Amino acid sequence: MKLSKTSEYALRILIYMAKVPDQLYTAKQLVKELKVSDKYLRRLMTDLSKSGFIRSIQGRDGGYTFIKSPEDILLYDIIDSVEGMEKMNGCLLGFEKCSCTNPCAMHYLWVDIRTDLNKVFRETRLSDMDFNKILRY
Amino acid sequence: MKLSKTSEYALRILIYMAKVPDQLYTAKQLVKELKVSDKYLRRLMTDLSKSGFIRSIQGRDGGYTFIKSPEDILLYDIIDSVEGMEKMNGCLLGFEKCSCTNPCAMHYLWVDIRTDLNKVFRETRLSDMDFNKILRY
DNA sequence: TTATAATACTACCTATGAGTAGTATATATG
DNA sequence: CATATATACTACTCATAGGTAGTATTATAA
Repeated sequence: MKLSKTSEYALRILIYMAKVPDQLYTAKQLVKELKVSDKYLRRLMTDLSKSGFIRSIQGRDGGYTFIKSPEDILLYDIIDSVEGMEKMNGCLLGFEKCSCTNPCAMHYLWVDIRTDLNKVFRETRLSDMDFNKILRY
Repeated sequence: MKLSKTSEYALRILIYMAKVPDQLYTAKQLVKELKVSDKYLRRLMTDLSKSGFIRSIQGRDGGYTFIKSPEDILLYDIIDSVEGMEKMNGCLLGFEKCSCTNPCAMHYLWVDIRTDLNKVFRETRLSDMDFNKILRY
């Protein structure tokens, strides 16, 4: 009942970058600041590029920068692209056929929480972060 | 961002048993009703016995029955014994040192949700379930 | 055009959650 | 006491998330 490490990393990285969005960030710098293992971060950055949040610039003086404005990126989008948001929206007890018309014993309790959870992620933009708070490990 | 399958199974099983709490349930019967794989369910039942929710009766005419009243079992206790509840209560971004005095950029948003989440699990007893709802796969 | 400094890719390794197989142990009942 | 029918235990297998190593590719700038 927590985000995958990869989602944590993705959020850390993009929130960190969103503080000064127009800058170009090298993998080296992000690794140093955010303490994510080098190779794993690089692979994740490639994924985030393919997902359209950032773009990578190869070659000397390369790095990563936003291709989409942080104002247009929801936390939901990030988590969804990394680990899939459907996981979160299934039945708490794992019943395939659970729904409002055929609810499990936990259904309504769980739907309430789940709705709030989704709401937070769907309504929070990368630009809404409180950048005065800690952004590094 | 979901419960482990093992937690799902534990909840399914105990909620199912709580509908008629004084009965003795065999692994065979639970496997059939709840569609959890035989050997895995048996191992889980042993764990739940060791955790003090149920007790096992070996030998012919054996099975499992509650040793603790469903009224005294919180969903929190079950999940905690199976996968550990601390996991849920860490920083969303995975920062070790994140706290209210040294919050990350997501801290307060996350604390609110997390509190509600904990509340549901801490305040719901096994006896509070709506047993008219679906309890089997 | 060559050296340098960046990202991309392929193929592994490792730990863990989930599931399975086989055997040992317990006990009620004929 | 023997047998049938339960659970308990040990040790595997399998899939996947996370992490690592080495090499290839790209592009700037001297």
